[in-house]
Amino acid sequence: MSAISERRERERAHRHQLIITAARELAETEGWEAVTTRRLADRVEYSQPVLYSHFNGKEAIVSAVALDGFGELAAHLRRARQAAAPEEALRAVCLAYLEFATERPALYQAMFILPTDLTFASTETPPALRAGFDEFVSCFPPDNERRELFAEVLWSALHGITVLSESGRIPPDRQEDRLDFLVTRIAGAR
Amino acid sequence: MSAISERRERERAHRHQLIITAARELAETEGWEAVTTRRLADRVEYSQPVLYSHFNGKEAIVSAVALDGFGELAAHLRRARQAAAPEEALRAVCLAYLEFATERPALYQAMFILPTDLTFASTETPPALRAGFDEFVSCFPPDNERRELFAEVLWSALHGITVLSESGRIPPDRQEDRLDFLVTRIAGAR
DNA sequence: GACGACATCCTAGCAACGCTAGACGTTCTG
DNA sequence: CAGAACGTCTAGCGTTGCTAGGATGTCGTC
Repeated sequence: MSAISERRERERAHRHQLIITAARELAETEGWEAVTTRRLADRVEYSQPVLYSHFNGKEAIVSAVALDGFGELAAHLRRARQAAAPEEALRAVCLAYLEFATERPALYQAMFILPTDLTFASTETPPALRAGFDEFVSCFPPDNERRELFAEVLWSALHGITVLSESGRIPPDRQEDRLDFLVTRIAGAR
Repeated sequence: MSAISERRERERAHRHQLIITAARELAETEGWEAVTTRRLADRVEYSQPVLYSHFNGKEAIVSAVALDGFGELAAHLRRARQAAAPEEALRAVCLAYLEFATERPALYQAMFILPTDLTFASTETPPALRAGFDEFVSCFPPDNERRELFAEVLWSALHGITVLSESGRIPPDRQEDRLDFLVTRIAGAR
C-alpha cells in the first residue's frame, strides 16, 4: 500500500469523525430536528453522497453520536464513583447521571430516545454500552446476587426522572428531592 | 340554528373521532412511522385538507390519541387500585401500569415519547393527565406530606422500566422481578 | 510519459413527507 | 332567484432521506 493511499485513509478517518462531531454540535445548538443530511453536508463542506459513503444512513450517524455519548457517560460515572467514599458511591453515580443528562440533552436524546441502529444486551453490544451500566452494578457489593437487577431498576428510575422532567410531565424542580428519596430507598438494599 | 347545521355538526364531531381512531389503529398495527397524513386521509376516505380543518397539524392528531390514552390509563389504574386490598394497592397499580404499557405500545408511545402539543403540570393540564398521576398518589396515606414526591419517583421508575425494556436496553424478561424489587423498596416509605 | 482501470466526488433527481392555496360544487340567505 | 358562505378536492410548494450516473482526478502498468 502506497503512502498516498495511507494518507487518504487517514483523511477519510478524519472526515468520518468530522461528520460525527458536526452532527453532534448541530444537534446541541439547534436540536436534532435541525440535523438534516443537507445541513450536515454543508457543515462538513462536502456533498450529501459522501455522508452515505461513511454511514448507511442518517440513523447510523445518530448511532455514532450516541456511541460516543455512551463512552463519555461511562467515563463520567466512573470518575464520580471513584471520587466518592464507598458508602457514598451510589449517590454520587446517580447525581452524575442526572448531571450528564441535563447538561447534554441532545446527546442524551441520541442515546436513549431517537431510533438508532445500536443493539443492546447482546453479544455484539459495544463495550461502551456495557461500561456505563457496570458503573451502576459496581455500586453494590459483589456478593449481592441481585445487584444486576438493582442496577437495572436504578438506571430505569433515573432515566424516567430525566425524560419525564425534561418533557415537563413532572415539575423540573425538586430533582434533588427525588434523588434523595430514590437513593435512600434503594441504598437500603445494598 | 337549523336542524341541518345540527346534523352537520354531529357528522363533523363523528368524523373528528373517526380520524383519531384511524390514526390509533394505523399506529397500533403498523407503527407510528406508517401514520402519514396521506395514509390517514385514505383511511377516513377524505382528502388531506380535511384533516387540517379538524386539527392544527399532525402533532395535534397524535396529541388527541395520547389524550384518549391518558383517559384509558387513568381508568385502568383506578380499577386495579380499587380491586386490591389497601396494602396491595401500590403493587396492583404498578402492575397495571406495566400491563398497559406493554399491551398498547403504540398508544404509550404517543403519550410519552412522541412530541405532542399537550401541556403538563400547568393550570391548563387536561384532567385525564392529572387523574392517572393521582392514582399513584392515592397509594400513599393522605397524611404523608411527601406522597406527591413518592408518586413522581415511582412513576418515573415505571416509565424507565417500560422504555428501556421496550427498546432492548435492559433484558425484556425479569420484568416481574424488577416490579417486586421496586414495590418492596418504595412501599417501605408508605 | 501514455493509457486503461479505478477511486472519488458532485450534480441532478426521485419518491415521500407535512402542509396549503385556489378552484369547484353545494347549501344557505335575503 | 341571485349571491354570499361553506365544505371539499385537486394540485402543488418546499423539504426530507437517499441514490443513480457522469465528470474529474489518481493509480499501477507498459
